[in-house]
Amino acid sequence: MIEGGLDVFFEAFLRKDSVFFEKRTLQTPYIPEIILYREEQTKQIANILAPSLKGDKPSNIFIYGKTGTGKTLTVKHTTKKLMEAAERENTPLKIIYVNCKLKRSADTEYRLIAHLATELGKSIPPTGLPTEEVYKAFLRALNTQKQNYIFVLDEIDQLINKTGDNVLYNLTRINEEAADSQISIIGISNDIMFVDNLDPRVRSSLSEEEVVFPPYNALQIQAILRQRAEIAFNKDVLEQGVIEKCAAYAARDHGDARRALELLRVAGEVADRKNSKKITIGHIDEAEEKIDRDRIIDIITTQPKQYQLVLYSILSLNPNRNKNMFTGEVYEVYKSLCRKTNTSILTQRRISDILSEFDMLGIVNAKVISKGRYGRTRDISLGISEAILPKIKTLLEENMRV
DNA sequence: GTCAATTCACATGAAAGAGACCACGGTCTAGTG
DNA sequence: CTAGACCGTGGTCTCTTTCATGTGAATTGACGA
Repeated sequence: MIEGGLDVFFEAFLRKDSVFFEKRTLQTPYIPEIILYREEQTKQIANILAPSLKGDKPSNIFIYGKTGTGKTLTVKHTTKKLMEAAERENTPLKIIYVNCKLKRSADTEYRLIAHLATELGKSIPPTGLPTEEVYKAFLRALNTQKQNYIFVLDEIDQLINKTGDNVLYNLTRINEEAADSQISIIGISNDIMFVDNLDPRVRSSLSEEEVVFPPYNALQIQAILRQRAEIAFNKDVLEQGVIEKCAAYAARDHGDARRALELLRVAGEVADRKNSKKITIGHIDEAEEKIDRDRIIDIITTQPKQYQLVLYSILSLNPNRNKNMFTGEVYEVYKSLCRKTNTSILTQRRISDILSEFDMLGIVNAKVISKGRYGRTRDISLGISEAILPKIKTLLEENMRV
């Protein structure tokens, strides 16, 4: 495109009407002033945390609920208010929020402690130190001043599944070693069964209090969407039934409000791109497809080469569908593919793991079945909609050539 | 026909290795006064 | 004399391999009716 053309384009873009008024209210980091249908939970959490304002140690809290039920939102909201109150009263209090799922941030014991220590002003190198050392540095940081600490560990189940419950044990025990400071932990998890697998000592101290977030129902999601849409969009851009449809989609998926909001936002973007002044029900369908496609394409292109080879093997086995494939077949195709592309061949053990990861990502459906005399294997079928298969296939082919 | 044993083709777990990345402390080197 | 370059050691972390053990039902074969 020539320079002048670009200028015109940007100019036009700026002047173009948008359905959005304030888009960020539909995005994840946004915290509304009023959180609908979570009064009960907010009150509970506030009650439990309140003692920290008097310098006492609040109980540890364990919070669970499915994704998109407002756990993180509510906790962030309440802790923020708590922090404000503490500042007014001049109470020494520090609240640190950590998302344990973020790769390279806090998904191992070392990194979690390092992250916490960094938040306390002690910078720790990303690797290289014995974990013991990191704990010491962390303790020193804790003890520099007399203070109450509240650590919010989001998606804590991810961390524990990976590294075991040592971390939590150490953290809960640190209270005894930290002379002047007291720490409380708020653990947030999607997985309700998670606590059951914990070491009993850890369990009893971590879940001194428990707060449960039930899924929203369709009506509640509608109300939430309305609340946000009010600010997010210009007046009268929503066609009749749009909100209802968004809510219905999300409710079908165990009441995930985040999904619903994303759907609405993307629908708005689609409408914008089409220069439509209104968001129609059709846009929602398109948005849903787009989200799906983007998600899968994103996953696929960021996977390492070996994963892509495995996926390609599955794809090339797919044409004779209406019959599912098994691990052994996939592995055979994969092996020949490796030879063709001059890639080192991984063991079947590894492929087995990769397949189960694909299953978790929703790219394939893999179920372990027993074929009796003919052994036990995974029953694999594609979990991607037919429409985008060709695109993915060419994408993979391009990537493999490199 | 019934029932337990067998058997297949992997699944699943645990442990350990390879290799990348990094910090730290000690040693060496070259530049400075 | 000192700052910086350059090791060697020891640590984490991810991806893999190796070895070991587990598993569920179709099949088999013995057994009794």
